[in-house]
Amino acid sequence: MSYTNNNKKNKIALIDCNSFYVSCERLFKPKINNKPVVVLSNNDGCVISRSTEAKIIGIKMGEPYFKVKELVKKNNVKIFSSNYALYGDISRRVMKTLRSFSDKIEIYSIDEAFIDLSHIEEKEVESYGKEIRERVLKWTGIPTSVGISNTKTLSKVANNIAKKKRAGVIYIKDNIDEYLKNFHVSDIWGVGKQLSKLYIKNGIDTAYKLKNISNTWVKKSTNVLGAKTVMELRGISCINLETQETKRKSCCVSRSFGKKIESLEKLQESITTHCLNAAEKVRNDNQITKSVTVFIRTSPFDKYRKYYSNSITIDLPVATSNSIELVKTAIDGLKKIYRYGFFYQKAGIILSRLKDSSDNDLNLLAPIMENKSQILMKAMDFTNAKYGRNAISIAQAGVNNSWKMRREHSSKIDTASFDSLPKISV
DNA sequence: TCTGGGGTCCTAGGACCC
DNA sequence: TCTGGGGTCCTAGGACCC
Repeated sequence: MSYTNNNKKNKIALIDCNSFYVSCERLFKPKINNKPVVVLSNNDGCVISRSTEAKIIGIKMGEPYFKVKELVKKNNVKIFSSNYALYGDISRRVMKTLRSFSDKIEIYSIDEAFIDLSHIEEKEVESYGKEIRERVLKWTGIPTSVGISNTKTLSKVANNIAKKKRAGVIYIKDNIDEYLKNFHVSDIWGVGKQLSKLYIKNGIDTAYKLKNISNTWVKKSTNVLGAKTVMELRGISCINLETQETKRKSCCVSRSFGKKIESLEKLQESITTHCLNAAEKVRNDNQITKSVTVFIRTSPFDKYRKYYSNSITIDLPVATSNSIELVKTAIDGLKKIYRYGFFYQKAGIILSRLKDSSDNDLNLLAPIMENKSQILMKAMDFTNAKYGRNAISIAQAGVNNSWKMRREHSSKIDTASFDSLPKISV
């Protein structure tokens, strides 16, 4: 079998925001523009975004905060707790700007999007990439890097190189192999820890070597995704641009606790809170769920205490998005998996097998029941949207929750609230 | 003392059926 | 006492992503 490369003309750009969360915080504090800055995960647990200066100091991605505290102090690194409401808002503005270039866009994550540039003249491609960067910076204040090539995987490679070289835009076309020879196999999109191990064990340590591996070997040693990656490195497009926005298939809300908890009562409070939030998200998308999973666990890092982790999934007789029903189901589940005598570190809920509320099962009772509860849920969502999340809750969620997460470095910026917008003096 | 959260897809293997 | 073969569907868990 021979492959004909009919994608030669495909051009895909990957636009990726530089140190996105850090860049968002900088929008409101220009003073920290050339200073080392990091943003921490929920609970101030790990480092999840670093400015270039922070990277140079040696702060690694994903590292627990307490391990880098010394480094932070010594180098006067500015620390922020994460503020997802803010990042989500800025992200929407970035994506809107990108849409002004093309409708053929796939929003891949909060800070990344693929755009189809196949219609752009060969000689114009690079300057077009520069224009994208400039417009996003001008309209939103967020710096980006742009990688362009024939396939999504190759544009990921190009983007990675653009970031490393701080080149702004990298367009990989004829000189692909030269780039791939210097590209480590573990940096390829779709090659994680396990695949890296396998490839390196077999002497494949660069993207160039992976590109030239035999089809039979990849198919035998990995799975279809592994094979697709190899094809994409060869410039043959296998992973399509998903321009259609699809609704989520599952919805998970979970948190680590600010401090470990032991009692069923406190676990019930947290599960109730998470369940209410998940149900609200699902209703927001006009979806209903058929399945509720509850999970709890102790800390996997605690060397001195026994580890316990468990989950339970309960199928509902009729799909629903009714908070009260879902909370009841979740609490029933929690009681089944709770064990006394453990110090719990995290709890969460997953609503799965989601579907559109319009295509509910043919259940004769459901329409009437749903109608009543829909009115109640709508009133609840409306009030919470107006007066803040959890303005209306249910008693089980508790008040003054001692298990709430830590956020000691919050910038407290909310772009929806006018007062916190930056003041400009002319 | 302190180690995030939210997704998707794939596969092996069990259950079940004829 | 002997005890096939092939198909589908479902699920838990793993791997990967940001």
